[in-house]
Amino acid sequence: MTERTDDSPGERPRLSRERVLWAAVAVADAGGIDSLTIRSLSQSLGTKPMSVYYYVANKDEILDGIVDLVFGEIELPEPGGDWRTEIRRRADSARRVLRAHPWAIGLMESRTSPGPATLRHHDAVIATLRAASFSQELTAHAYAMLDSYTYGFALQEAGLPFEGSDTVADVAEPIMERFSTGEYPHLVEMATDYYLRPGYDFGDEFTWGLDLILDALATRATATT
Amino acid sequence: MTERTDDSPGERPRLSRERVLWAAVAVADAGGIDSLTIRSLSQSLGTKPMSVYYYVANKDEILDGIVDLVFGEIELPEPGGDWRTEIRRRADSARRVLRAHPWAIGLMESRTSPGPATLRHHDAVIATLRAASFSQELTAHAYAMLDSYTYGFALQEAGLPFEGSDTVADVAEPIMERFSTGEYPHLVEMATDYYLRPGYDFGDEFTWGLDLILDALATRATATT
DNA sequence: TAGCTTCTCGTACTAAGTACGACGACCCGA
DNA sequence: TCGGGTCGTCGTACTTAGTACGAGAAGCTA
Repeated sequence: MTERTDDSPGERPRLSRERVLWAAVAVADAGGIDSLTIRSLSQSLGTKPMSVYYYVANKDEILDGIVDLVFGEIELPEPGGDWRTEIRRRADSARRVLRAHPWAIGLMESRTSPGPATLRHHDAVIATLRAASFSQELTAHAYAMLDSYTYGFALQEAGLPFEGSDTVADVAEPIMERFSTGEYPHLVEMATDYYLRPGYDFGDEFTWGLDLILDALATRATATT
Repeated sequence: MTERTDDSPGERPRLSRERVLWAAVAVADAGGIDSLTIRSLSQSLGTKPMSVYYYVANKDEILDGIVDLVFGEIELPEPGGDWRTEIRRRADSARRVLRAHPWAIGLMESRTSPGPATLRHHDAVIATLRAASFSQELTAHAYAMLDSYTYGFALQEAGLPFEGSDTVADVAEPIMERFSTGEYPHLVEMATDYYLRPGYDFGDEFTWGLDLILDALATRATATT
């Protein structure tokens, strides 16, 4: 029986906190965090605005929730494995995930209460370093550093004015022209000579920096052990 | 003559784009970025909402503007000086500035068009590295890295759930109790043994990591020269 | 089947961004 | 001095967004 006068395509399997939050992620991915409104969210779910309030207390809770979902997508390192391999894997994964959900980076700043996925994540990284016999002190240093680098890199990538498919050159050329006024000479030089070269990919910088950090940490680690 | 029926204290010197933007910074500093509304802004200026629209096209322009003002507060390195000294000075300055205006970090992600202060800043850093005879390639690596680290660190600091005066311990204790459930054992261990020690200051981690990066860059630089 | 719980949503209020155009203040040349 | 601009300020009002409140449908249990 179950008469359903449903105008949205397909069925409407019943709401749940999970479904609400994942839908919110999808909306933010598609149109940016500003496009995520209670109304747009409910529409993407095929329901009405007030329905989502049965599952979340308010919009802030949604924001906290989706940040934690994103963190949950990052691969955890496995304590006990080779620490460089594990740490690099999780750093690469973090960057990939944050590039897929760039809005999450900006949210991290304002949301100060970490969710379970976030905590689990921290725990795994610490465990991996400690298992590799990093001292507590070195673990703290290393962790702060790796996270700073990773998030900061993602932040910069998110700030770049172009999307995946475009190359740097396509977008930068017209911008460069605007200030060929002679201000910023070094910036312009670097841009034309280096960043705008055919094969340049800013993303590659990530690996370079990560290697540098890992090398340096390895040195410190063996020095202490 | 100039009859003024002014109800706000003091005078009202006349608006200007500058005054509007600095007032916006002040409002955001005081109450967070969410508290910055056209209405709160105009009130802090002693005027009415629509008055600010004579100086800015819309709110987004305000956001772009204040991010650039914040960037303008960061000390520029001086090309020609000792590169380590200069780069460290600007990194320290950047962190200080971003700690004073934590809302700016989250905004960086969404605002993709850099303002003049931001561009001037980039130019100065590149100039400093190049003057120290870093190759273009190494300059690109170093810059991406230093910025990632600096912004990422600021991002993490901003995410910490306490303000300047409190110590980590004050705020962390009650949180820790919530999950003494045995999940996150390594995290809890690190927290109690290390982060919650009396003198611990997360900010000190910045120096440690920065030194590590600078050392490593110095090695790479001399290897190439 | 009565009554209770679970879930959905209609209505409506508040806050915020901002379009439009009125209006006073000042400014200039005649 | 006066008449017509231009500049700066703001009143009004419309739109979009978050969400309080409570009605009522849907399903569950005894």
